[in-house]
Amino acid sequence: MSAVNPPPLTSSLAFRLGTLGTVATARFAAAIESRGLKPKQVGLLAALDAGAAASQLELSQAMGVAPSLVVSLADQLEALGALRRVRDSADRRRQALVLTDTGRELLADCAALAQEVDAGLAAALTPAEREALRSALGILAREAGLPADPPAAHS
Amino acid sequence: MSAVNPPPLTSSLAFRLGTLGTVATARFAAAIESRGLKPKQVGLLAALDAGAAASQLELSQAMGVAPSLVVSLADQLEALGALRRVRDSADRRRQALVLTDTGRELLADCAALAQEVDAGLAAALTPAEREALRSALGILAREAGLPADPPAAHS
DNA sequence: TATTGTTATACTCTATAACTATA
DNA sequence: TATAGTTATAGAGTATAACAATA
Repeated sequence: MSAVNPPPLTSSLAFRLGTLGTVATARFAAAIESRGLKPKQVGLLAALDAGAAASQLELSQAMGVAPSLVVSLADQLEALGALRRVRDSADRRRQALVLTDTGRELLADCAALAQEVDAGLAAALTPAEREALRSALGILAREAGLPADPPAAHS
Repeated sequence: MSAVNPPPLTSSLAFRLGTLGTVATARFAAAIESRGLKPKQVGLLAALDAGAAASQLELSQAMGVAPSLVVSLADQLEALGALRRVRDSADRRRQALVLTDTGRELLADCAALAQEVDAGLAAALTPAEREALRSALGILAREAGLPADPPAAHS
């Protein structure tokens, strides 16, 4: 064999994460559909729960989406009773988004459904492989500035 | 601490793969932009190279997208000179998509760019962690029926 | 004048459905 | 009549840009 047979694109991290991300999101979307939720909405709830941001603008930055998208996501979640908008009395331009009890329940519900999706995705992995995967993805997420695990024990 | 503080949604495999997939795809898209390519087009080239399918219809199934999307992706790639359409002489309804030399060069180019993206993504991982991650993702991809690594050595 | 949130608009992506040609 | 590919159309999702309220 001569030169470096370059590693195939399909086994690159970027490609694998991209394709598996699509699959994972599709399965998660199917799982939460019965709750009337979509992945982006759950992402907003999770970011709120993680204390990632208070105002809508900060939230849009934390999620890496346009501010206008946060508005419509918040509209939908407010209609579901999952969160409330609270005006900042100090700076009345700002709206804080706060989870309601319903929102926390929905989020816990989605977390349980995610566990089921996880089980299906990782069925072929040994416990050790599963843990190594979880750990590595956690590091990547932190490095990429994505909503990390909630600070510590909350509640 | 009382009951099972349920594992947070943000650390689930489904959520992590989804968000990291978005990040990875965005970075990869930025990297290949100068070649006039988008991730889905590269995905088609990779599927072809992996010998995943011959006809356009089979390809659409292998990629999990609508047949009409394969048509437009193939149109664009044909315009770039990356592939040719060849009529099946036995069944003249079928079109085989075959990579050109240009297509193979583009693909190799993208693979190299993906390596750079990978380096950025995995910068915080030790070599052992990196390998464990690659291995686990490979298993997940195979399990999910995604375009796996090319069969063996091809050239 | 600058900033937060909102609304209006437009663009990209992708799927569904109708159509053509071969079988 | 059924199937491979194509075209036409429509929908979802998201961003950009204009606007309103507050600072």
